[in-house]
Amino acid sequence: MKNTVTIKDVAKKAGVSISTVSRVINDSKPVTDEIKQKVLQVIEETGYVPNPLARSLVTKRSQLIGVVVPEVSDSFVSEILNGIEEIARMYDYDILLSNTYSDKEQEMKSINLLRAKQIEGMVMISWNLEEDHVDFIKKCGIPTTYISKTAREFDVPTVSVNNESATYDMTKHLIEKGHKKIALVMTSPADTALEMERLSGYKRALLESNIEYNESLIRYADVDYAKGYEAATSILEGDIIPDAIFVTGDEAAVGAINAAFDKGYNVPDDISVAGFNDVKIAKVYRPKLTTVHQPLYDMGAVAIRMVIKMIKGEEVEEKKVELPHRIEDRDSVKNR
Amino acid sequence: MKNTVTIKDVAKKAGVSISTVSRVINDSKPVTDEIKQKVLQVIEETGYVPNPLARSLVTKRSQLIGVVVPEVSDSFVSEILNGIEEIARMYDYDILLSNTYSDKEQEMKSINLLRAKQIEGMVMISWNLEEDHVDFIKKCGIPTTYISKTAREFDVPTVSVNNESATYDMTKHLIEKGHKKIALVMTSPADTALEMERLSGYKRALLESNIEYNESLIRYADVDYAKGYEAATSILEGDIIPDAIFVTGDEAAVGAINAAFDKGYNVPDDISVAGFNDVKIAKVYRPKLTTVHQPLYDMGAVAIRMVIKMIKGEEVEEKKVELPHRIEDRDSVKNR
DNA sequence: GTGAAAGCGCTAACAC
DNA sequence: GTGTTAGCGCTTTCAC
Repeated sequence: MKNTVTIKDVAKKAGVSISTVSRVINDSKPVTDEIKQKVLQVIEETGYVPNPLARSLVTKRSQLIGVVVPEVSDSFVSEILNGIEEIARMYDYDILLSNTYSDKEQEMKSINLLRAKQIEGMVMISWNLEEDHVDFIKKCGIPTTYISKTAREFDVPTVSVNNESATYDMTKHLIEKGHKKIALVMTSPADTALEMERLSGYKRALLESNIEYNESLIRYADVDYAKGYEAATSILEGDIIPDAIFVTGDEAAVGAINAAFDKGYNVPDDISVAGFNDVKIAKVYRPKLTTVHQPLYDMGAVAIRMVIKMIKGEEVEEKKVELPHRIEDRDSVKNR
Repeated sequence: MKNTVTIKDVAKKAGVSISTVSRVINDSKPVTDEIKQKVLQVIEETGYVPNPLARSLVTKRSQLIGVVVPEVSDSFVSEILNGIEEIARMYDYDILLSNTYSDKEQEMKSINLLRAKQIEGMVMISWNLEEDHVDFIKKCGIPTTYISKTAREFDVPTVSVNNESATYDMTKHLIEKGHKKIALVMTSPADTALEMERLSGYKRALLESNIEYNESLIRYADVDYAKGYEAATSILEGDIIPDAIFVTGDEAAVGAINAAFDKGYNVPDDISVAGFNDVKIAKVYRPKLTTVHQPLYDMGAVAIRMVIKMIKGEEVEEKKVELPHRIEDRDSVKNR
């Protein structure tokens, strides 16, 4: 460590006590203006920067927030991360990042590691949050906001869009565009609250338009490209060929588009495909993906704000924050 | 902070001095096995975790490494980040992340902020590294490895692929596939060492096959999709319509593919398009992108290893590390 | 309004 | 092999 100039050096050089210097840099107690200026000047001259380690040790505040993610290179994650990082920095917090590769044991390890590092709060992004995680985090007493497909099941602060109505909206959109046989590919396991919400939105839209619900048009896959490809292939090998496939994830939706192509169907001419999330690839892929836009950056921003609020001991009135979504109508869905 | 159990508590409960506890947890000096077991047991019981803040304060080692990036949500960056994160964790280092959005002032700020946080080392990822950055970082005395398109110009540790030969290889590959009019879209400014290297590789391949170099087939763009689209459009509006466009970035290459489509050319039937980097979209886009594969994860891993080496005071023998690249032959380039 | 002194949790001489 | 002690750089009573 290069930065060898300490509060002592400043005090000595300014001819005051270290307490006075401390008061100046923290603005914690009144200091005579003259002395204040002198100290400030010495700080300027020496390039003194307070050592946050020492400060944290006594104040018990590390100014560190842990962020646990499945994988930074997932664009859903990294776009949220942008929001987290920027707002955290605004509030003088730094981010300690931990990849888990969606491995539960690694998630537990990450939490523990971050806790050891004295983080004051945490944002937990996980595809499959389980009760164990939540219990453990609660026991640790770390103020945490969750962004997880399954977090809504637990009594913890979360931020998300309203999945029921988002799915409803897109299904409705598809119906309005003249689709009648709409396949639904979910990107998480069947038994989670999230998928129940989404399924419910889907069914509600169908019901409203008197379209019969057909279970053979439903698949449970995963978020990635390959799983979307698989699921769509399986649907296209079934008895009923849909006129639209709604995949609740963009990368998986791109997989579905490719699966359709490979089965000899043109998207959107033969079959429409819709996605969910509106990550970067949705805007770039051809055909450009019609999808449910989620405000990813804002979700990160809101999540970190909630954490900071909790750290400060303020009560967060609304624990389940729902941000607005919208249908982003692009080229992968066609009027029929 | 919940974790109220300190080394003192452990010492008292185990009936030993705090130094003994310290010795046990750090394995720094021999301790009688019996006592050691006792201490370990108490640690287990109490769930004691050493406070790294306090430790860092005395050892002067923060176990923190700063990573400055243009933007986490860029897939080139985030794939490198995966490597950095995983290896850092292996060596018990944590990552302090800072987004700069490629803004020079913000880059300086980030460096300063990280320095204040007592980082021991740094990985600097920047599209346009300038002398100012390098000088400043050197002056701070923070061991740093650079991953930057322009870092090779400076006398600092860098990790990259051999851009001259990578560009040569791809150009050669294109020629072997029967292409004669190969446009080149660069993804950084003309005056950087990187682009000179790439251009040289391109020219070398051309020369070897007695193909005349034609400046009107060269463009300088930027890494993003839109800039690739623009550059390709401009080429296709020129006098000479190429049979291949080689774009030194995948996202920009995808932009070029779309530009070709929009101009009525089919890729790869009418025009081939090749990329550079092999990020996720290259594997997923249709046509799948023929591109130069860079070992992104490994680049991150090597970079962080170099930093850790420097922190430990070991001399890094090779300052300019070059990792192997390869041509990933997919579907956007066709035999002619 | 200012300084002296205690102490945050820990490591590392230094004695024994 | 073990305990005592002096700090690391800072904030925060507590006197003055």
